[in-house]
Amino acid sequence: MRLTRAGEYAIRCMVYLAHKGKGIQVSKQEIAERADIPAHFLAKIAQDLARAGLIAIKQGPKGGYSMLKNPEEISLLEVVEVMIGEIFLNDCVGRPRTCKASKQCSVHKVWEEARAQLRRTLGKVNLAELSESDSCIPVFLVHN
Amino acid sequence: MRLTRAGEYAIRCMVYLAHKGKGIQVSKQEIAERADIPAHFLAKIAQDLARAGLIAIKQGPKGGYSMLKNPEEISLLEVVEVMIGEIFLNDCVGRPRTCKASKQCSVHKVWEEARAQLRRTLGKVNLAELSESDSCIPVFLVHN
DNA sequence: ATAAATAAGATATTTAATGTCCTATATACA
DNA sequence: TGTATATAGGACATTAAATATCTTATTTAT
Repeated sequence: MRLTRAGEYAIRCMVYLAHKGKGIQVSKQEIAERADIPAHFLAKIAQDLARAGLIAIKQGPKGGYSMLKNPEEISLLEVVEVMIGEIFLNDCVGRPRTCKASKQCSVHKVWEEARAQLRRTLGKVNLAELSESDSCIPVFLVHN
Repeated sequence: MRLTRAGEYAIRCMVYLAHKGKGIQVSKQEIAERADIPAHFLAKIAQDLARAGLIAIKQGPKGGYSMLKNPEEISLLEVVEVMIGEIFLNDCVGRPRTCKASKQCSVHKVWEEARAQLRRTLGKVNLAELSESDSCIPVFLVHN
């Protein structure tokens, strides 16, 4: 597992949208500026988030992005895994074929456990909680 | 955090040595073959392990590697962190400078917690346990 | 002294992430 | 219905890191 920059950006984008609320549309530009994400890169990330059913994208003038679910219904894990795929801590667990002995391997078991634990921790947190308290996004409690 | 191939190899190498026992010297070639590690790559990895005080390296004919501590005294976490540095799950936590709001950020807190949990899990397991039961290394319970 | 075994550093090779650019498409509004 | 605006989607460039290999140097047993 490695949270890529794309992953961090996706979280920021979703936290920003969550703060606005379900169904509230926000322009790409606004998100890019306020959440400090390169605009072109955000476009990519948004496409992934849309494909995963987390946000809706509207084209044209007054276009933008909006959350499709309630922030409570989206976990941090969900956002992360949309961007980087299912979380694994090592190849051995992620691609069992590369490891001959994974079935009985004691090392393997530890990584499996660690992985499950990590996914549980990230799965317990939802976007509502994250957007209520302070977050990475610099003061976005501004009227507009 | 991403367990690199070098990390996986280091674990295999250490588990192999642990199985032999503290102070028992094994040639690089033997380890490379039995633990399925590219020999040249193993040399690099061994240098890191030696620098960290985990193994001793002996040059010359009848040279090789040996464990400097009892297997019980070395945790999986220790081996991993020698190879990939202190474990972090994301940039934000690893390099706080890149994130302005890390102090009060709610997302940051989750990653911190997840990180601590992961390190605890890996820290609880030692090489003795790992080498006693079956592991990644294909049947090395062979006399020589 | 010689041969064997590893050290250390330089240098490919590969892979992935990151970021940018260009053309296409959708849509609000005049 | 046409035009301007905003995003889509794919191609491409750049950077960075991991992985692996090769060459020369050093150590040491005999």
